[in-house]
Amino acid sequence: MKTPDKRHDIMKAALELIAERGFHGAPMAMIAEKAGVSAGTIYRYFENKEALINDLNRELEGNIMKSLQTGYLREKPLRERFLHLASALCKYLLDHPVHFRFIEQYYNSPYGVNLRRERLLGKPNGDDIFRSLFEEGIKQQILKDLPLPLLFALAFGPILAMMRDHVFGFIVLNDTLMKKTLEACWDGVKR
Amino acid sequence: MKTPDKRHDIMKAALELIAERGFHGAPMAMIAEKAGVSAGTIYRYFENKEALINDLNRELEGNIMKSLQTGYLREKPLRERFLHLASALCKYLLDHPVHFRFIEQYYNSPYGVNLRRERLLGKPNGDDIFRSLFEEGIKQQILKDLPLPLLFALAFGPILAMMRDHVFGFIVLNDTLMKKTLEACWDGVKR
Amino acid sequence: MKTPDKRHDIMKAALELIAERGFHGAPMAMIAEKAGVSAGTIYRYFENKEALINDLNRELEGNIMKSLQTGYLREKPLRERFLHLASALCKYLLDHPVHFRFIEQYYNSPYGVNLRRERLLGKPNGDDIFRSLFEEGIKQQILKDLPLPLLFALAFGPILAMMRDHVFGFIVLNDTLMKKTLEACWDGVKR
Amino acid sequence: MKTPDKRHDIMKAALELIAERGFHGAPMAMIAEKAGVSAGTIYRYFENKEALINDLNRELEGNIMKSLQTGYLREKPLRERFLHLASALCKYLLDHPVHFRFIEQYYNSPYGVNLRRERLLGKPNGDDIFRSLFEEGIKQQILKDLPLPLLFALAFGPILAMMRDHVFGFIVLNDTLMKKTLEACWDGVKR
DNA sequence: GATGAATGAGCGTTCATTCAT
DNA sequence: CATGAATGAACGCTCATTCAT
Repeated sequence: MKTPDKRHDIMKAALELIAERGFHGAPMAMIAEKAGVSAGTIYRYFENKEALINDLNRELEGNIMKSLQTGYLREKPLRERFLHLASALCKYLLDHPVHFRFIEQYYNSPYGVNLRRERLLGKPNGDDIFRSLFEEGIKQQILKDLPLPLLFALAFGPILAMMRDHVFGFIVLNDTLMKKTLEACWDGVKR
Repeated sequence: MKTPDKRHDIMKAALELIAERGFHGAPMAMIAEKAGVSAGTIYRYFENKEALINDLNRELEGNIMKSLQTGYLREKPLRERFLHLASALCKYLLDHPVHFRFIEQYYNSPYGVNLRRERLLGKPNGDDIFRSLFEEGIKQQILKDLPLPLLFALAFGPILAMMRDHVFGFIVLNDTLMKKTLEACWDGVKR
Repeated sequence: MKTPDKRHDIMKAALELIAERGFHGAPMAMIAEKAGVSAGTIYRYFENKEALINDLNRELEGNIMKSLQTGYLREKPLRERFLHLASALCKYLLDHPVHFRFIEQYYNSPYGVNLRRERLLGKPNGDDIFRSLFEEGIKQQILKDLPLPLLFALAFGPILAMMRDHVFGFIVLNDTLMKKTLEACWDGVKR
Repeated sequence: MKTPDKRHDIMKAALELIAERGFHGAPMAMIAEKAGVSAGTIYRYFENKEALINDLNRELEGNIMKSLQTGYLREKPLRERFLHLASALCKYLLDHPVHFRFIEQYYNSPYGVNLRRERLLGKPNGDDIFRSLFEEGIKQQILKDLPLPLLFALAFGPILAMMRDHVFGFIVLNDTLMKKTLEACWDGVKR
C-alpha cells in the first residue's frame, strides 16, 4: 500500500535524519530512501535541499505555535499566561525531541539566522503570541522594562538550554523540576 | 615580510572562517588561503581538521577562563561574584564576537557535545569556577536548589541568547542594558 | 551509442590499467575516464577501490577455474590430469596476459596475501581442484610426500615465472616449449 | 654518537620500511626519520626515491651473489654445484627475510621489470654464475635442453614461491623440507 | 509524474621534492 | 653539508542536482 502523500513522507524522513545526524549527515539520497521515493522525486516537491529545510522549519514552527494556543486564555493573569506558554512549549519539545533537535540545528545554521533577521526586521506579526504578551507585561509594569529580544532571551534561553541538556541526557527532567525552572524564568523576567 | 608564526595564522584564519561560515563552509583549502599558507602546511601543525577545531576551542576557552578570573575575589559576596563572572563573560564575548560565533558552532556540533559529556560525567574539575560558585550558593541556600545543569541553563541561557541577538544585530547592547539583564539572570537563579 | 553495461566497462578499464601500471598507477579518475564514465559513477557499482579490485580478482579467478574444468576428466591417470590442468592454466594466461598481470599484482599486495591466508587456514574448499589432485597424488604415493604449499610451489612456481617471462617478452613460448616445461614441472612433483 | 655513514643508514631504513610496508607505505619522511636524518638529506645521497630503491636493490643483489660464491667450487659435479647454489640462496633468504621481502616487491614493480629487461637484452654478463652453470649443463646434456629463462623458471620459481610461503607463515621450513624441495627442483631441470 | 543512473565539483588528506637558513 | 618547513598536485571519495526513460 502506497502512501499517497509523498511530500509528507519526504519531510518526515528529512526531519528525522537531520535531527539525528545533522544537515550534512543527511544526504538527499538517504532522505529519499527513508521516504520511500527516488532521489529525483524530492525535486518535484522542493526546489532544492535548502527549500526542503526551510519548509520543514516553517511547518514545525506552525505546529508549535498551534499547540501553544490551545488552552491559552487571554483573560487569565499575565503570570499564569506566561507559565502556560512556557510549559506548553516545554511539553511540546519534550514530546517531540526530534523536532527540537531539528529546530536547534536550523537556528544554528545560516538558514535560521536569515529567517530570524527577516522576522525581526519585518513588520510586527500580529499573531505573535509571545510578543503581545511581553508588550502587555511591560506596559502594565509587571515585566522588566527591557527590549523585547532581551525578555525573550531571559524567558526562552533557559528553556532551550534545559531542553538541550535533557535531549543529550545530561539531566532527566520531571514535572517538578520543569515547573521550578519555569518559575525561575518568570523570576527572571518579572519586575 | 611574512609572519613567522604560521600556526597562529592558521588558527586565526580557521577561527574567522568557521565563525562566519560554519564548519563546512570553511574547507581546509580556504583556511589555508586565508592564512597565507598552502593546504598541506596546515597538516604540519594539526593532525587533521578535527584537531584544528579542537585546539581552537581549547584556546578560546582558555582565554575566556583567564579573563573571568582577573579581578575575581573569592571573599566577595556570592551575588557580587556571580555578577562579576557573568559580566566578564559578556564583556569578553562582546569584545570577541568572532570567538562567540565559533564557540556557539562548536558546542552545537558532535565535538562540543562529546566535550560537554566528558566534563559533566568526569570528576569535578577543581578549577571550574562556575561549578564551585553554584555549589556554594546552593549549600548556603542563596541559590535555588536545582541540579547544576539547570542553574547553568538559567544563568547562561539568557546570556548566550542575548549575545546571539547582539552579534546578529538584532539588538544593540550597552552597559545599562547588559547590567539589567545580568541582574535579571541573578533573579532567575537566586532563591 | 553507449555501452549499456557500465559495470563491465569499469572492470575492464580497471583491469587493463592495473595490469599495465599497477594499483597506484591506476587512479580512480583514470579508470573512470578509460571506462567512459565519471569518477563518481564507479562508486555506484563498487563500494570503493578495494572492492573493485577484489571483485575483479574474483571474476578472473572464476574464469580461470571454469576454463580449467572444461575437459577435465576425473577418471584419467593423475599425471594426465596434472598436465591437463597445468596446460589449461598456461593456455588461459597466454590468451589473457592482462589477466595474468593483474592477478600477479593482486597476489603481491595485502589483498592477495589475506585472501591466500584465509584459504589456507580455512576449511578445505571442496571445489579446489588442485588441492584434491595433490592430496590424492600423495596418498597414492605418486607425488612426493611434501606439504601442500611446497607441492604448489614446485608445480606453479615455474609456470608463473615462465608466464612472467613470456608476458614481458623475455621468451617466446610455443606449444613444444610449454609442453616440455610442464613435463619438467611434473618431474619436480612426482616421486 | 653519530653514525658517520648516513648513506648506509638511509638505505637500511628504506629497506626495512619497504620490506615491511611496501613502496607506498614508506614515505620519504618516514625513511628519513627512521634513518635519523632529515628528509632533505636523503636527496644529497640519492637523486630521488626511485634512485634510492634501485641502489638498494643493486646492493642486495650484490650481497646475494657474493654469498652464493663462497664455497662454490667449479670442479664439483654439476648437480652438486646446483644444489650448493640453490641452498645457499635459500639460506640467504631465510637469514634475511627483510631482503627477500624487498626484492620481491622490487621485481613486482616497474623498476624490476625494467632492470630485468636491460639485463636480458644486454650482453651476457660474464660473472653470472647461474647462467654459466646452466649453459654448461645443457651442453653436457645433463640438463634439459630448454631456453635459459625456462631453466631459471624451473629452478628458482619454486624456491621463491617457497620462500614467500615461509615468510608469510604458510609453512615452516626446516632443513629436511628445504633439502627435499631443492632436490625436487633438480628433478625439474635435469634430463 | 516518478525514477535512479550519472555527473563533476569539491572535500580532507598525503607525500615526493625543494630551498632558505 | 644538513635541515625541516613549505609546497601543491594528486589521491580516494561524497553528494546535490539533472535528465533520459
